Amino acid sequence: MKHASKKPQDQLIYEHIFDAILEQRIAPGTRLKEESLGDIFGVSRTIIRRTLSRLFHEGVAVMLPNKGAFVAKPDVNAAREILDARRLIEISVIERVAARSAYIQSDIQSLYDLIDQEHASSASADKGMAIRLSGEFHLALAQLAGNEPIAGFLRSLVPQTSLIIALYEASEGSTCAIDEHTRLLDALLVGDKSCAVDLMHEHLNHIESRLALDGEPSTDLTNVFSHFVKRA
Amino acid sequence: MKHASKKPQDQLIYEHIFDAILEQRIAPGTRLKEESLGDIFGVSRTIIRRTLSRLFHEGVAVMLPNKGAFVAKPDVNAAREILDARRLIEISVIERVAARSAYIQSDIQSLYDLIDQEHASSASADKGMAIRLSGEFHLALAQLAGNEPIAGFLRSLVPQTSLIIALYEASEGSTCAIDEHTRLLDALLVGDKSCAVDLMHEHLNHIESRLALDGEPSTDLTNVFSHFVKRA
DNA sequence: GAGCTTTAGATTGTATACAATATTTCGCGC
DNA sequence: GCGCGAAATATTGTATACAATCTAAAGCTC
Repeated sequence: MKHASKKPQDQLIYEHIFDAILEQRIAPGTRLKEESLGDIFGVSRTIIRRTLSRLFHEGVAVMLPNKGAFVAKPDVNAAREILDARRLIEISVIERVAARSAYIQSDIQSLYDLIDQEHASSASADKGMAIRLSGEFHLALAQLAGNEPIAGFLRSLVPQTSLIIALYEASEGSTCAIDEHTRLLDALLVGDKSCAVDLMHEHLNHIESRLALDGEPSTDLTNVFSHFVKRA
Repeated sequence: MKHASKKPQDQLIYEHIFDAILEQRIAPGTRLKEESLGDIFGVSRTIIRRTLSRLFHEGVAVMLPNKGAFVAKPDVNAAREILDARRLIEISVIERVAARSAYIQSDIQSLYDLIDQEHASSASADKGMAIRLSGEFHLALAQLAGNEPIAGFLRSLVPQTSLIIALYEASEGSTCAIDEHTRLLDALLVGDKSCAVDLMHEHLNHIESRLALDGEPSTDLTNVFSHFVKRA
């Protein structure tokens, strides 16, 4: 009974690295050397390579040819775009869930469990777990919207948000106000669409307002003057 | 001067396969054997494997463990979700482009060139090229919206739409009414947001109306009764 | 000692060999 | 001839060897 299952070998490795990034135990920009990771997890570079490729396609890592893989380090502009994308996706998610509310009461109910776990991790000051659970709440909501491509897209946006918070967090507030999640669910349960949408808007604005996205002078002039330059 | 550039070797292979799928020269469900492809392109399975992995992450291919890779074959439900996702993304794209219209007049202008090419390929009855160019038009629009994650998402949605059309096309209309593209640009150029949004809605509805998405009895009962079952 | 060149080491890129699994083919009994 | 089972083949999964490239250190010139 040494190895319970054989297949999820690289799935496991993926999750380990992914979680380390999501929980901010590994800083943005960190280099991910293939052989080191291979030694750590006891597999060949082949497996690590596939894992890094996956992280790259999800936008969590960047790969520079002949240079290697690094944990992504989105600049201010990219950060804004990611948060903007989340607004678009998550507002739509909320609208869809609210519309289907009557048919998925029990599904919505079960999300309160996630919130309970959030409270628990918050109480135990396990910040990594708190970040993870907050993300899972948003993801679970997206599942209920019943559109897999959109849920998949958000699945890449959430960990990228985690990187952004790690990079630009200014005020050390609670990672993701848990009571906002609660109120969101309350509104969803009674199918109050406009209220739920407002709450989600507010919620995402809170996340962004806690960031220092205006500090950096942004060394890239192209971004600064993006409104005036013609595209290449 | 035998090989002008060395790097884009696998990028080239990727594009060849991708294009074959996009232009519907390779049917959904087709098996993609690693060694065969390696022989065709004169590279080892290593490269092919990376390419297939990329196609998989973009939703254009599926990979079954120990079974191999296949061109994706979305069922009716998946097809609806993909088209739904496109509606959400592209309406938002149009709104953003319309809002920035005054600052990107020349960018919008340059899209008329793409439409000209569409007319050309339509005249020469090159259906593959017509499909490609139609997709590129939508993608170019997304670029102008100035949100890279969203543009990237659409980059995976467009070829998936191509698969859907290949699978469910009923009435053999023009692939993507070119004049609708023209009217869209006209509205965008003068910054008429609501008109542009309406046109995009209409445009996407036309695409879906040309499909036979109700024919199949859908062997999967879970999908049929998805409103009433509790999630696992 | 600063700056450049060169050389040694480290790291990624690709191909290939071998193992594990799946698929097909063949043979047998009925 | 048909169904079932077993060998043979084909295909994917993983590790490793070697080549190409980058990085860092040593040595040389001034």
